[in-house]
Amino acid sequence: MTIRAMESSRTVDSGGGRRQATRQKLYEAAVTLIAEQGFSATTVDEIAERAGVAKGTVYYNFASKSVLFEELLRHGVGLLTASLREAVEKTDEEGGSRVDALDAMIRAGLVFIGRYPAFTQLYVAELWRTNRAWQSTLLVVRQQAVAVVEDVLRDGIANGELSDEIDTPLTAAALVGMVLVAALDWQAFQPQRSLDDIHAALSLLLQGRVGGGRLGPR
Amino acid sequence: MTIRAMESSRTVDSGGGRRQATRQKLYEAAVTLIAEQGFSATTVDEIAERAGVAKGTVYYNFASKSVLFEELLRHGVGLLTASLREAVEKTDEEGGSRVDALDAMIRAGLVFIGRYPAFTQLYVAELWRTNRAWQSTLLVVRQQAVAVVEDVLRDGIANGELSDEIDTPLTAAALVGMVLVAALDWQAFQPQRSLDDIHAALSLLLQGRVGGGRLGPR
DNA sequence: AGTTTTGAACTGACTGGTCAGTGCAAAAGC
DNA sequence: GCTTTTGCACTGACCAGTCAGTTCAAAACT
Repeated sequence: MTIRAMESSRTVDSGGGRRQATRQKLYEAAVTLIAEQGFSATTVDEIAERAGVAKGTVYYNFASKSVLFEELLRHGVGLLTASLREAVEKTDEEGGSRVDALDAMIRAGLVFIGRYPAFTQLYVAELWRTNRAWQSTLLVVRQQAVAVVEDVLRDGIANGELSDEIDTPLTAAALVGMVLVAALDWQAFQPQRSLDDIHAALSLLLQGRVGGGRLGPR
Repeated sequence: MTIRAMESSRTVDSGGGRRQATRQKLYEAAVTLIAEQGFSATTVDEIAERAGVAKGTVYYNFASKSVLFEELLRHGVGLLTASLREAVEKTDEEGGSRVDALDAMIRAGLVFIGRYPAFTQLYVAELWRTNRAWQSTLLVVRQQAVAVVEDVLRDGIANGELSDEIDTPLTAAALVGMVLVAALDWQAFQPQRSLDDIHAALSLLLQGRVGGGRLGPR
């Protein structure tokens, strides 16, 4: 008969169920609005209204608007890196190559963006801004995500599977960018296409089979 | 070196050096501030001050804050596409391959981003936002830039130089994303590295020579 | 058992400040 | 003699953050 019993729906409610549920609602409301309008253009009143909660509740749960945003960033990137790492692990279990691992990460990235398009939008929009309050949070959070890709690249170079001419950090950034931009374009301009379709196109690019199925010059 | 060349719209040059100069100053002030803080967080007073101009002048030259921003977008993307097209033309004159043309565009893109980092930042931050006043402007402006890349890809497929398995629009978007994100990362996190360095790393990726100099699986 | 107390969670009206945009007369170019 | 710029006062809307008060389930008490 207790109300708490029914509130433990989906979130891994560690500790108090009610508070956690409220925060979750606020995250979901904030991520959509900020993705659409940007941080500054989104008002706390809007967030509260969308979450079906009073404005005071926002400030009861988060110290300020920007703290809410920072925690939202950490939350989201946590989900992303977990998903990327899982993809790599699964490849490892199946004894796949490092290129297979990269390919699996591309797919995981696409799945993530398909599930949380608003978060991705917001992340890209804020990542390269300078002089903002949450600058340091972004730096940490970016490093977390890119590091997973860098690790796979390094492993691949170590075992000779990938060329040692590769510039690891730069290539990792470029790969992330490739997936990010292709996926956002997919969502924004060709949403009817299937994930497999997008994945295949990016796979082709990754494996360098764009140049007519032959090696490039030099 | 004249500004007139790209201002192809209604406000034709017609001798007016003064007005154009003021607008240019406003563009430059606005692009930096908006890149750093975002559109909403940037005030018209700030823009005027940074441009060394009275607030009234802003409204004498532009109908509103968002109109200033829209024209800024058009202005900047005009410069970018001109630069990309020039790179392709130069390759054509030298009888280069389509892969060479793509490579030249990568370099042109990097040069552009190196010269106008703030504009690039701002462009990326706004491109995938939905429900904003300048949505339609962005769409047009995006298409202009991506179209140049798509044209080269299509030519390459037509003459057999590139695989016809390629998904032209998607690959174009992915390539643009690759350059965009790699370049922004370069600017933000490793600004000391040389353009040639970055270019080489992206070239490698474009030509598919990442996988140890051999073809990928499948 | 029933009654009272506690405190975490939540509410929403209110405040102090900010900012886009206006109006206009005088000055400065061209 | 036009166009353009300046300087500055003004307005009205909007918004982040506050705070005194409410709710209610569980704990404490009788």
